[in-house]
Amino acid sequence: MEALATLKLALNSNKSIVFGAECEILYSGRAESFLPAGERIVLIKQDGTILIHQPTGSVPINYMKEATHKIVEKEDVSILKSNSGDELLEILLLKIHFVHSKQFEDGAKLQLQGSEKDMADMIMKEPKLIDPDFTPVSQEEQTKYGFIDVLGKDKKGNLVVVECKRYNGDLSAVTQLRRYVEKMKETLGVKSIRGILACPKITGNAKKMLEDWGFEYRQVSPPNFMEKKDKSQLRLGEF
Amino acid sequence: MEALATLKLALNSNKSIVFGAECEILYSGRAESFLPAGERIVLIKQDGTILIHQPTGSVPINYMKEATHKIVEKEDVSILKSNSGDELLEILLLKIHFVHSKQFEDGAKLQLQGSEKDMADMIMKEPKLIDPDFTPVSQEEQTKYGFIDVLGKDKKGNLVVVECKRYNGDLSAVTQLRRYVEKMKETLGVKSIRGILACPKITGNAKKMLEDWGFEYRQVSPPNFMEKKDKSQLRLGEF
DNA sequence: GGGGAGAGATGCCGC
DNA sequence: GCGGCATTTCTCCCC
Repeated sequence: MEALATLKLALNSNKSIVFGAECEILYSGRAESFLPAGERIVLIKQDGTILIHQPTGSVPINYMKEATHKIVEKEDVSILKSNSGDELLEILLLKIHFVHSKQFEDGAKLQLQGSEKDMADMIMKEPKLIDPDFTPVSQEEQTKYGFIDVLGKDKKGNLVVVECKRYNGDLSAVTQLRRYVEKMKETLGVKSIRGILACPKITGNAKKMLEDWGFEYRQVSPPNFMEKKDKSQLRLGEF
Repeated sequence: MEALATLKLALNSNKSIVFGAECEILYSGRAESFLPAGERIVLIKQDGTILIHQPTGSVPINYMKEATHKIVEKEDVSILKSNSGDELLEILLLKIHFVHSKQFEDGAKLQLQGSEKDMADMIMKEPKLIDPDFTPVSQEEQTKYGFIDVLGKDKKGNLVVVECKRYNGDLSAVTQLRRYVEKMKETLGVKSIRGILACPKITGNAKKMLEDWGFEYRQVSPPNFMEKKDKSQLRLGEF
């Protein structure tokens, strides 16, 4: 079987491998799974990471990080066995449609804008987004209080805890804010600390819980320097 | 350029495509990103989903779900432009190393065991895992109280709320449990409701917060029927 | 379609 | 290593 020989050879090299195959897949590790026969794309990277993709959907149906791989042949079928720690993955190869391997060179890192951290940066520079009388004091306060996005105070001298969310504010965001405020109250022995949730939108239940606890909502969106441009005009190289 | 022609042809078919290319990538949508030149593997699936993988790591560096794609040629370079809703992705193709396309057939669904739901099922069948005097009443209670994994009562007639986590119990798990218990107390007008967090292990801070709130921890692991077997003996077809 | 929560989550950063 | 938390989270389920 030509394809199988190619695959074996590639597994003993330092190349990335991609192949198409009809296969059955078994996984045992943090959980256990079985995937009946079907045609999939398998990607094995240079660090041993293996990803199996079905022909639709964005998430791999099976995967393993930094594993070791070997082909085991029994009777008339071949099995690709992958191991990593206590986890194992077995791909029963029913038919290999193609195999391609190559050593890839890529040291580039993604430059991303619009994260929650960027929101906090923006608020530090433009405190009026939170309140006209808000003065930020510190960012990423990672002491015993937890990881507070932005900590500040208002004109009355009250401490203000700001939690940022880049998308929807939900119940979990409110309990997170509540945890920070309670912990600070307890640790500092202060009774009145304001809590503010800053996000582009918020669910109804989250808003209610926020208000029940005396916290506040501010509509703030993550910075997105191209958002006002016509995206059809976007060109590579403008970054 | 042979490879580019092959790619164009494949984009007009209903095939999955995988190709290797040196490229620069720009994304604008929910956030914005730029990835400088490097060699990557690009996967375009039959539903239009596109994934770009660097040669290491398990997560795609750029991606888009169910997008439409076209090749735009300007001067001496070609750009693969992908669109989905308000999002866009541009891949500047500096060099295409290989292209492979094929229509894949796969209707199989993953059969998975050991989820949080399986933990709840197990507790329903074996309540003594929680407490000798625990009697489960209902599962997945998704009414006004929230989505409670297992609801039951003890011999004294107290309501007991059980929250399961398949891995580590953390602060967020405790606040989730707290939210359910508080909501039930408020809705039912009952003062004493027990809250139990069931998970294989728990962080120190989570344990402390749990105890501060009068809740309890039970060490329970998700069911894993093969876990006691010697995994090296594992064979496909045993599922 | 929104809301809520799990995931074999993964990845990052800090201690 | 653990802990805490964001993620272009993604996915599923239920209302």
